[in-house]
Amino acid sequence: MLFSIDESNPQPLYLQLVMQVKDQIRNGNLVPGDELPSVRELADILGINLHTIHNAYKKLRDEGLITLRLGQRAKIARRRQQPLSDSEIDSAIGARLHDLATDAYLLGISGERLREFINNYLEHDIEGQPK
Amino acid sequence: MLFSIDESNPQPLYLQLVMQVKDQIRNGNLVPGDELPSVRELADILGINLHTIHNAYKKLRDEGLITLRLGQRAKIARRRQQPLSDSEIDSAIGARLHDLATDAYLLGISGERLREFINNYLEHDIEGQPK
DNA sequence: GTAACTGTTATATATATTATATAACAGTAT
DNA sequence: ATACTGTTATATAATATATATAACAGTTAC
Repeated sequence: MLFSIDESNPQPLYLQLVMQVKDQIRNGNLVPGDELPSVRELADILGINLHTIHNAYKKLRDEGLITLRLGQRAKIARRRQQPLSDSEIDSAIGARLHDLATDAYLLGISGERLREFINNYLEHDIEGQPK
Repeated sequence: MLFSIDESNPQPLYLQLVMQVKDQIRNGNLVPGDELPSVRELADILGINLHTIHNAYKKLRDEGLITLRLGQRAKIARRRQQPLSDSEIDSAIGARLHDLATDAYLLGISGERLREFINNYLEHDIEGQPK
């Protein structure tokens, strides 16, 4: 079961697909060169519109994760791995991390508890991932 | 300058305000009992509509961060501090943390680098916050 | 070369969200 | 009473999301 959509999820359908492709790249289920289903094929499987699939594919292309060529299926792109500076990492995920920490604090989670939770989470969430 | 809006920010105006109130609660600039500007007053100051302010206040109320009473200004609510279980923390922020880690990985950030970045970030972002 | 498959573009329609505008209602404080 | 509160109601507009149908353009395989 490669892809699925959850109508009860308030997130837009195309973003659900984007995240599922990202997850499969991250866990190694999809590697560079692998082909994604055609937009029509996946639309039929999921019972949603072709353009919704296309919208997801365009977003993945804009993020550099897949390549799109007329007449060919979408393909997983080569992984980028130019090392990022601290400030580049900060501008990429700093705001999201800040918001996450703020919401956690307002839920009554102490800074130390949050750090423990995240460290434990990343240990299990990331350790097994491919390089 | 308590509040501001950034038209170039793609985030909805009312969510920008929500996050600014949250930040000010977190950094101690707003404490329980403090009053927020009236919806009309803040709308005038920021040059946006009264309903956009009200929309932000309603969201803050729904998250339990402020109290709203007819005829009175919005007030910062008492902080909740019933301790959360690990699974409650996970259902509150697990998905966001997972997505953040996935996006970081796809940017070429190794798991270990991400853990270092987050630990360093939280140390400076949280350490000075009130209890 | 033609047939069947690709992504892509164009139009149109529908719904929900965000933001604005104007007005009125209802509770509070002086 | 007056002037301030939050709140509700209506209306309009722009944008994002999703659908539907059709056509266009490039690739692959026979």
